[in-house]
Amino acid sequence: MKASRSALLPPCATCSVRQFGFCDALHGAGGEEAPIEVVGMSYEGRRANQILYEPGYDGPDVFVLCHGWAYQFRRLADGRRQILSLLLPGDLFSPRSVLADRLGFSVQALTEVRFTRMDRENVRRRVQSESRVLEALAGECADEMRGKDELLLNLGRRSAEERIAYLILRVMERFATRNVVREGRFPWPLRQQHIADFTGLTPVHVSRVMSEFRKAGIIELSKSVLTVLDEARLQAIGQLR
Amino acid sequence: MKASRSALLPPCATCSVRQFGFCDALHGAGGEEAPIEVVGMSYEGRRANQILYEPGYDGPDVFVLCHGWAYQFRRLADGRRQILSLLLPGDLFSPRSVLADRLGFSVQALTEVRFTRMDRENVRRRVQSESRVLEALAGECADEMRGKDELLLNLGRRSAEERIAYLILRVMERFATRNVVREGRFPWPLRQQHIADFTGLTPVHVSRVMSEFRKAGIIELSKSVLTVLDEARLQAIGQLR
DNA sequence: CGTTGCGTTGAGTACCATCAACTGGGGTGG
DNA sequence: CCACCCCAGTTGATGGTACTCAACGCAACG
Repeated sequence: MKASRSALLPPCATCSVRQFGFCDALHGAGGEEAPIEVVGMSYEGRRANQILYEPGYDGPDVFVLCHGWAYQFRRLADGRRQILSLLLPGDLFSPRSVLADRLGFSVQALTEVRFTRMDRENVRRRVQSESRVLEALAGECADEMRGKDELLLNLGRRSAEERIAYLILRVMERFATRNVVREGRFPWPLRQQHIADFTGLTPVHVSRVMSEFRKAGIIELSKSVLTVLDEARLQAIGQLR
Repeated sequence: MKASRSALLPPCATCSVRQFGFCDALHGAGGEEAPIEVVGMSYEGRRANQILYEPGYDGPDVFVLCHGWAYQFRRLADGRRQILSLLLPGDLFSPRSVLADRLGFSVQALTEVRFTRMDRENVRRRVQSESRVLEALAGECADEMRGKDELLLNLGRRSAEERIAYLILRVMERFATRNVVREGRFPWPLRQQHIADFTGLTPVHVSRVMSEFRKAGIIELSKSVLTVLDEARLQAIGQLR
């Protein structure tokens, strides 16, 4: 059960998310053969709830999540916590990590995870030398920013029900692009504490709203699998009101 | 009083913010003389409250605010509005505009403003050819992201008083880096509606909190000039509690 | 079989929203 | 010059959403 901490090479050759986002650009570039092998990577695993990155970290590397879920978060001195973004396989911890030495937030594993380290300087060189890699990084940046803009709107101007509906829809959407969502069913590893930290609510209130949704026949949740029974209704709640 | 709409060349030569951020990189680059003149710029003005950019816009240009204040915002279908970021002279409407064709938000003038358009393709070429420009753009991206992360924490996990104190401190800080803040006094063009849209509150509640601050001798506000009388207290409120 | 973590439920409360009336300054027109 | 309006802000009354505190159920696990 204990995840490996030894420095292995990542199994990019057989990776199921390699065709997405930034990884795709790094691998697919025309010039050299297997260009990503050059950059001194390592591959590690961590168990659920472990901290993967802290603001104090100033190592020379950037990270890509390969397997599992994680999230960016910030904490106030008194412990209140806000999740800034969910990370799924194929995501950089942040595209910012390529550009800047330090991130301003922490990253924590939601499930058991595996991730790859790459040398930042190597990646930066490729960003400058290959326009395709620059494009990909730019796209990642734009996506992260757009996601945070939406989350700002969510937190600032929406009710509890709207926020939670939004989160459910967002997660479902991200799964739909990478995995397959069958009949509204998809994995749901989020505890109510996570939902609370994402939506700016308390776990108790999250419980009440989720119960409402369940009683209204909108969702069903069992063993970390969520079923959206009435997507139209959820969208009506999540996009406006 | 009516701002000019004709296409003039920007007065970068005499601009007071030219030495900051992205403008600095564009101008100061080693190679060519006056490199920024190449890129087919124009210079325009708008009056307060005018919309400067809408999500539907898909022109071939990027914008830099040269004078005055503006803000990024998003709106829900029912009119609720969230300000995402304040823009001060020298800021790109968003660094994202260099990377992506469209922004996901609107930009509105807070005061009377003047701004410069530049051709996106030209700017992108310079980003790829001059590492200094790439660095500058990366820095702008990182700053915008960090600002939004903080705002997320603010909206999700802080009380009304904390949010407003945070806003005041942020504005003061940004002024301190560009202008001079004398004895805690600096320009304050924000209406309470703007403060509300920034903090996710209602104007009525903003009024109450600001009144509290005033009665407690923390701030003073007169004729669009804010005086922070007790910065220590404001920081104690704005950073934790 | 006790423990631990997570979720649920109830009761009471605080914070902030809503609605509404009112104030005061600045601009405009008569 | 004054009457008027409009906008921004203030203040009071009331109510609802979401928080806090607390008890309890339940499943997983050692």
